[in-house]
Amino acid sequence: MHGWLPDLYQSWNDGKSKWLISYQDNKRQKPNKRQTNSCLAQNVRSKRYYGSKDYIMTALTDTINQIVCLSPDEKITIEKAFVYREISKGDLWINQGTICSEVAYVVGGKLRIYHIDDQGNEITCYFVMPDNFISSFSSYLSNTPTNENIMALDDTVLRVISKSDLEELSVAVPKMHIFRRVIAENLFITMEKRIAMLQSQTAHERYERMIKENPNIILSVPLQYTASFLGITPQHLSRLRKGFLK
Amino acid sequence: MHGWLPDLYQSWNDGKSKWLISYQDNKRQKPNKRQTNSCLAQNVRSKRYYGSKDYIMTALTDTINQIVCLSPDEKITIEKAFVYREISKGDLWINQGTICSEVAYVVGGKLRIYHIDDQGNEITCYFVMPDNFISSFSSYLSNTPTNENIMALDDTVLRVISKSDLEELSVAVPKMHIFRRVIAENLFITMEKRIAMLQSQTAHERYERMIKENPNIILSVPLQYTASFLGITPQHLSRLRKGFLK
DNA sequence: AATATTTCTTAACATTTGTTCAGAGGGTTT
DNA sequence: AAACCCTCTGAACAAATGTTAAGAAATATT
Repeated sequence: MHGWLPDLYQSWNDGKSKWLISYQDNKRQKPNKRQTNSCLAQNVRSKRYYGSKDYIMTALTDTINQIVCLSPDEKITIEKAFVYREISKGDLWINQGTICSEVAYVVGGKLRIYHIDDQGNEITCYFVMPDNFISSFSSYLSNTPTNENIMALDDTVLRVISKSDLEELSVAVPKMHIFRRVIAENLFITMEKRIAMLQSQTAHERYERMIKENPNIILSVPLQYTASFLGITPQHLSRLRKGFLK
Repeated sequence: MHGWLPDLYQSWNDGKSKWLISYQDNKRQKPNKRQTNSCLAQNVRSKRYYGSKDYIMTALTDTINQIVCLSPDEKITIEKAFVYREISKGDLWINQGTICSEVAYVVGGKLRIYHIDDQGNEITCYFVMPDNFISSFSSYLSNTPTNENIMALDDTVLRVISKSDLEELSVAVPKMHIFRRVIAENLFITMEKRIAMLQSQTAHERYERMIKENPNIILSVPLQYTASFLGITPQHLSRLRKGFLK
């Protein structure tokens, strides 16, 4: 069971941080049959949490430090450049139609990038979990209005930096150029994987692939969002989850 | 009819270049019913052509010049750095399993990027038309073996540069950094569009979208390759093309 | 706790898409 | 011309997926 804990829980439970649980928590302890998987996720989802300040102010540079080694001074400079921001569950960080000129590091929480298609359906493009960077990148890169919305699926803590501040920071800490390149490369590879996944034959295969590669997402995100991410209807995903097809 | 001419034809028929047609050409002049669309494509496809040297040696810098203004000296430096290479129709430029350390500009011709899936099917990832850049980018960026093959769909003329030479060139002509960034951004936006397309509901919609956005590709590429690009079987694409579903 | 709201499940049926197989059309080779 | 090969088309059937609608379960609100 514990191998299935979502990223979120792991990153907030590592001793450097703490959970402050504000309302209903360990209530539904008897797992119904059909909830063997999702009750945990839903418990996690309904928690309110705030990390210790200590953790929040080092998570970003800890992550960067894994790719390019930073001096203590550089760490301070970087941490100063990124601004702390909270997004409440259900709120939007980015609205479609606006130009996205910021990038953020997800300290804790969880976000969903989606757009509205021709028929008015919300189509989920990505889920972004803690310790990753988020933006509406094509808007950010090309300075054009985005067609994406970015919504917090949980109460979320970000460290945000504007495009111009990032340029300044990259002058002050040239290593940031390397780091930015690596981020872009990883993003690129993620997108390639996503395309291959969408092209792979059946919805069932896509679902199983996602279970294998992103169990944390499947477990902690409402089914309806995962469904559009996989390009199918919620009903069909429910069918697959039940194991109707084998 | 002429509005439907593929890019390829247009770019090679602009007065700066010429076609040298080596074998069967204007034979099949009576278009059969089912070939209203594809006979033109097949004519184009079966041609052998070699552009004038003049065109080949300026196309690359003409394209770059549209994004960052180049001095005559810079143009010469750039043209020298890229190597001329021909790929015969059906031959591979990049093989899966190798590390791709080159980028190329497509002067003329047409290429197809594909990989082999678990069941052994060839899955088309992209088509690359003249005046665009091509590489197995994730391999190029991360120095890991690619799982992609890149095949010439026509006799193709490339201008190729290695990773290290591109770095040198970018030192000699710093404007290349800007150009490279723009290329990466465009690639990124292309991928985003592709993901949105694959997520959009029915194969029929995807097909119509492709007709609207890439008529040149639909018209000039064998059906079987387009089918896997759209994520469907050739039989089904044939059905859609016939207009069976409306 | 009680109620309202949202999300998820289930099932029957409709539609889309895949499979299989046969054959047509065109190009190539002899 | 004949034989061959390859790609595309067509049709019948099977499997996957969407649609609709109802009810169950979970969550939010009071």
